[in-house]
Amino acid sequence: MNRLKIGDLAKSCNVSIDTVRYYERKSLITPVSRSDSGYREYDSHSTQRLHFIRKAQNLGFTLKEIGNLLNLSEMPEKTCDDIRQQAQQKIYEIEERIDELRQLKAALGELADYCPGKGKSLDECSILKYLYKEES
Amino acid sequence: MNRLKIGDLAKSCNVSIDTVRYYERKSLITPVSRSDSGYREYDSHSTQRLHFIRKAQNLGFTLKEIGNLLNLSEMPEKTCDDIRQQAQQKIYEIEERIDELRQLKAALGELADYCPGKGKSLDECSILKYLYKEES
DNA sequence: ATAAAGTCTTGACCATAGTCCAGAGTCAAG
DNA sequence: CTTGACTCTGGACTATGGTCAAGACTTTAT
Repeated sequence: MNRLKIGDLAKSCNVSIDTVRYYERKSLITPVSRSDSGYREYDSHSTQRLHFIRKAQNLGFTLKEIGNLLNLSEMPEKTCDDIRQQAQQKIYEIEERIDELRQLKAALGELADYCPGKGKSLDECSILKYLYKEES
Repeated sequence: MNRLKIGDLAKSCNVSIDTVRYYERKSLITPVSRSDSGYREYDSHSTQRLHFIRKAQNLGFTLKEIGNLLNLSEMPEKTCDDIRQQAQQKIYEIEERIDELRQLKAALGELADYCPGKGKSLDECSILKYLYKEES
């Protein structure tokens, strides 16, 4: 049975107690019961769930998405494809973001290349010129 | 003299009036004066400044960084290098972020590749297994 | 003259992912 | 039995970049 109190659970996953309660507010994790005095009680399932949340976060999922994954993972009629689809969607989003960033980097790089540097006055700074310009 | 009211300024740069006032709270743009009735008054300088803010945002700078850039751009003793240095710093940050995202993508991709898919039950989902696992 | 449109200030609200605090109650050890 | 550690609730606060609303006032157009 091995009931854990919130502090034990938190420590086992290296998160703060506040974070566990925050996840509870977000419906990601619920105590299995409450003690007579109202203390939250958890079990090893909770530990797994909390690990799940942390690892999914590390993979770039938001808490909302993690909630979906957790729900999915508990619906017996769902299959691997449903989970994999979420992963693939996330991969797609990451790719899009990378593309955006690459474009930013290219634009910035071009500006920086044109900038004379070498103690030249700001009047000649191509970056400032670009930023102050109205067009484009 | 051509005084602009806040609505004119906002429209000229395609932002909302609220946004202009928000930038003012953030000390990014200040009306050149106030009318007798307290209306904010702007001029073409303000328009340039607002354009600056928008373009810099598009290049990935935060409002705080934009404030720095604007300040820099008004200090006569500064040179191109000071501005260029900011751009290069931002490029560096973007590169770091891209690297992070690439790692995420790789990790997710690997998980998704191992996932059997094809209607397999969730018990066999390598993604879920990974997420629920305690180690690593 | 009156209505519509614009502007003013103040302050609340959105998402995201937490953190921190006060004041009260509870539990375990010496 | 007391002290220290733990937990409870509720709400405030962080950063970022805004958005929206209420109620009052001003300006513009008809």
